[in-house]
Amino acid sequence: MGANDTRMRTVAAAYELFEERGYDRTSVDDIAERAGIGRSTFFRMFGSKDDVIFPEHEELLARMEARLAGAVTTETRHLAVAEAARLVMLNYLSEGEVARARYRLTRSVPVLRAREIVGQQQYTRLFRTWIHRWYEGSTEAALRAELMAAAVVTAHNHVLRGWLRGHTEDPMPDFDRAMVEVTGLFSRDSGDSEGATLVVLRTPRSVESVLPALRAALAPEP
Amino acid sequence: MGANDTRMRTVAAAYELFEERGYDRTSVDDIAERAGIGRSTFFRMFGSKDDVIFPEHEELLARMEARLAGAVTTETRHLAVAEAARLVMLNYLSEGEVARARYRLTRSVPVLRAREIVGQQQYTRLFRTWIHRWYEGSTEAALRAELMAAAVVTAHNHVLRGWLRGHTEDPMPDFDRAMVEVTGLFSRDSGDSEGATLVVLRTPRSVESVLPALRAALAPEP
DNA sequence: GATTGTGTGATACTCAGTACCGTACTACTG
DNA sequence: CAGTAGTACGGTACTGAGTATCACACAATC
Repeated sequence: MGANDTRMRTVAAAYELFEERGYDRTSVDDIAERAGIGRSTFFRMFGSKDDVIFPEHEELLARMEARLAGAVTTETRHLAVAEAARLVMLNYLSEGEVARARYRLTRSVPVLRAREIVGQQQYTRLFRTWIHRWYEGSTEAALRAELMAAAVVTAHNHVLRGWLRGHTEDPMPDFDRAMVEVTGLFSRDSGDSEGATLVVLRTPRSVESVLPALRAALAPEP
Repeated sequence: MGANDTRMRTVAAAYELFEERGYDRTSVDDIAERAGIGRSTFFRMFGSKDDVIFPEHEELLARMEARLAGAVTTETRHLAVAEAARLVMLNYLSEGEVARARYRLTRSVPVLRAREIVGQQQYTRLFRTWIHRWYEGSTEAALRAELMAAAVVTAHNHVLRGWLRGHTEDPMPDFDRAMVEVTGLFSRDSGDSEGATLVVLRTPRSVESVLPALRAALAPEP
């Protein structure tokens, strides 16, 4: 049996026991026993009891950073932010029912909730760093970067939560709308649109309410 | 000696020891010994080792809620949000050097950082609940409420951090500016201008690539 | 075939947190 | 004043997470 096999078996055992008896009523010994490994091995593999639940997202953070670093022009940056957030979203979706099981646990166990929030803080921090790097020079840049980073993660979480709770099965359209909403919040006065013919339509919506989506749609594809 | 006296003495002993040896190298027994109380009494008073550091902010949350509940008209609501956040800020300032000592600890000890973030989450949650209550009806209201709540707390934290790190001694002007920035973000296009004409600029993007976002933007608001 | 490295399990330890019990001190009541 | 109920405190013992250490099995290498 491969090392990866025992790892997966341990994680499965942990989820089973947590759902059966609850997190607090499950000891590491219980998990190790059901997984057929020693207690030492458990802590060697996961470091702590919480870590059985939470996946290593170092690799995900790296992919996000790569996406953010790839955005060079001013126009592509908002798109890059949205797509970096999309990476997180898709990562959850790929976990499927496991992500939902973890969500149920984090709702009821304070320790796990704290742990999850800390993880999300890492996403926010990553966004903040890059956005701040882009906009440095302006005085309020630090605050604006922080606000935008928080907004992106908040919007992401909002849509994600809908899916985790089972309110929707295909959250990506909602996700796109949410990203449009967010980027719209921060993307006024970026002018400089050149070359412009256009189509005129009638709509009951106000220009203002449509603008953010329009800007996002017209941003050059990467 | 009053019960409040021993409590304060215990907190002082804890801060001393944490600064002397670090959080992890200080046991509850050490704190209890220096404070001249029994270990049982410590847990009876604080519940956990973390709780010596973090003040009860139930009362603060209650005051914030009272302020938010007092805002009835649409115009005063943004002001109420800013002032509720101001309550938190002033609360930190009133702690003075204690708040800064706690900040130094939370920077270096992951457990304490997690605990602090969870506390801030409560502020965000409170804001979200009230803002959502105000704007309910629109579909995007939930998202907007969450975004605004996150923005307020983020801006608050941004300014607070500057003070905690000693970058400034009087952060309130910065705080006010930050609140203006935040409320400004969310206070455009509340008008119901209906049936606006839509202008589309010429673009290198294909119509097809733009269509989905356009449909989303023009979908009638429920 | 001896050696070195690596993953594993067992044991023992520290410390946070809980439960329980005896005791001292206080307040109320006759 | 004597007796009693309530309460805050300290002490002891226990569970369980996390760490450190050691011995052993099994592989690869020369």
